[in-house]
Amino acid sequence: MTRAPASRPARQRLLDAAGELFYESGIAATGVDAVLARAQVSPATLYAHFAGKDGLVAAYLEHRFRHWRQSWDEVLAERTDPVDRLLSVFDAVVRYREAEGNRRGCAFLAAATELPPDHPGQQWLAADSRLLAERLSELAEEAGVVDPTEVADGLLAFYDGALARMARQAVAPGLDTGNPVERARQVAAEWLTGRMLQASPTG
Amino acid sequence: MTRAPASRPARQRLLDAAGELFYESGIAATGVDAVLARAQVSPATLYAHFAGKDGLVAAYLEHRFRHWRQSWDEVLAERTDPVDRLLSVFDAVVRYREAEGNRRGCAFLAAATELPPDHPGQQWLAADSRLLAERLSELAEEAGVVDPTEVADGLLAFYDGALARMARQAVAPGLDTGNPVERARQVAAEWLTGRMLQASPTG
DNA sequence: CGCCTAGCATAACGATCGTTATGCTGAAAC
DNA sequence: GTTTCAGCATAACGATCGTTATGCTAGGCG
Repeated sequence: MTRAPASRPARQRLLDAAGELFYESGIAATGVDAVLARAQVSPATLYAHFAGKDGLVAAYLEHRFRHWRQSWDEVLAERTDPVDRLLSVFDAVVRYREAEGNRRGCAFLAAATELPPDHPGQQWLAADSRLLAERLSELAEEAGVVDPTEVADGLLAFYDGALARMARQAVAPGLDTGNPVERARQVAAEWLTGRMLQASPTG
Repeated sequence: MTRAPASRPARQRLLDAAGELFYESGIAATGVDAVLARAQVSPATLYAHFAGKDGLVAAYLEHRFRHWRQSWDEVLAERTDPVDRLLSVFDAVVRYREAEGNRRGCAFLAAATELPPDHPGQQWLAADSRLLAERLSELAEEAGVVDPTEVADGLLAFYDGALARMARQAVAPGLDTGNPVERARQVAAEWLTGRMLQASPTG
């Protein structure tokens, strides 16, 4: 019956094409025709595998979320120092952006401004936000800081800031030099050590 | 000849409608028809005043940029303490968002992900980036920090982070409570004082 | 008054959007 | 060898996009 279909190539080509075009040119600005042309696939095939463009967008975001979480997992597995583990989110971004060829900013941030509130892909944006908030809080707790929530909140601010600046950087090169993520990691490290020094002497 | 036209209302209504719809629903997702319907204006009138939709988008971004810069100017005029002046960018965002009814994140950040590189509105995104970078550097220099560029860079990271988190917040309420901008101001203040304490004893 | 020009609405344009109905092709089942 | 069915391409659909051609209406000037 439901034998393993030989349709892997078509579906995979579709996802690859969507991944590149949606990320590079934006979701709304990328027409279905462009995806079909790049994947060399017919319209009927797309609608046989996905629930229209919205379904393809959701699949694109899901793939991106899983890949991103996996990158973070890998980096986290290599770190033992509590502070390094807290800052691993920045290293994971660098690794993730090296794995995929990412020139623009955060895909989830971009999708958050493009997608309507009831879009099926919104669940993956929420999943990304939840992953960041929960994992950073856990790591802050492991690190033994006095107020894990506030520390996680601060790190999240640095993280979002770095990703947002990447989106800006694509427009105006300006005075920005180097990688915003790496600079954010450095500033975050300063802030973090300052916060921990404040707390530990009293313990 | 070019007598002052009585067309103020039509053009103004157009700008108002565009401002609300572009900001609320996104630029690409907002059709010209929706703007025309809200402004109660005919298509011909739009194309008589603006160079198509792109021209209207550019005018929308220009208005937003000027209003934002004015808000910052006003806040800056009230501050005398160098640190307060450095942190005024956060207060200006709060004031700006109170003046206009802003529920979503930064309009420039959203436009940066939506607009193609050759769009006529890009100049205002670049103007915003330039204003932030230059003014923060100047204020950092006035404050007498050892490395104005790095301080401006760090504050810009906090600023972009706060705005990006507003965009996220609209999607996933998550653990976020309160205003991201106000929290970013507080964390930025901590970081800034820590940095200034590091430097001043050596002077 | 009669003309003329500016400013606007009505209506329609071609292009492109996302989507689907129809028909071909090729391998497994008997 | 014939049947059958899944997978795919060709072609076209209605809807909506941004844009423009046409016509009406009000006010300045002869």
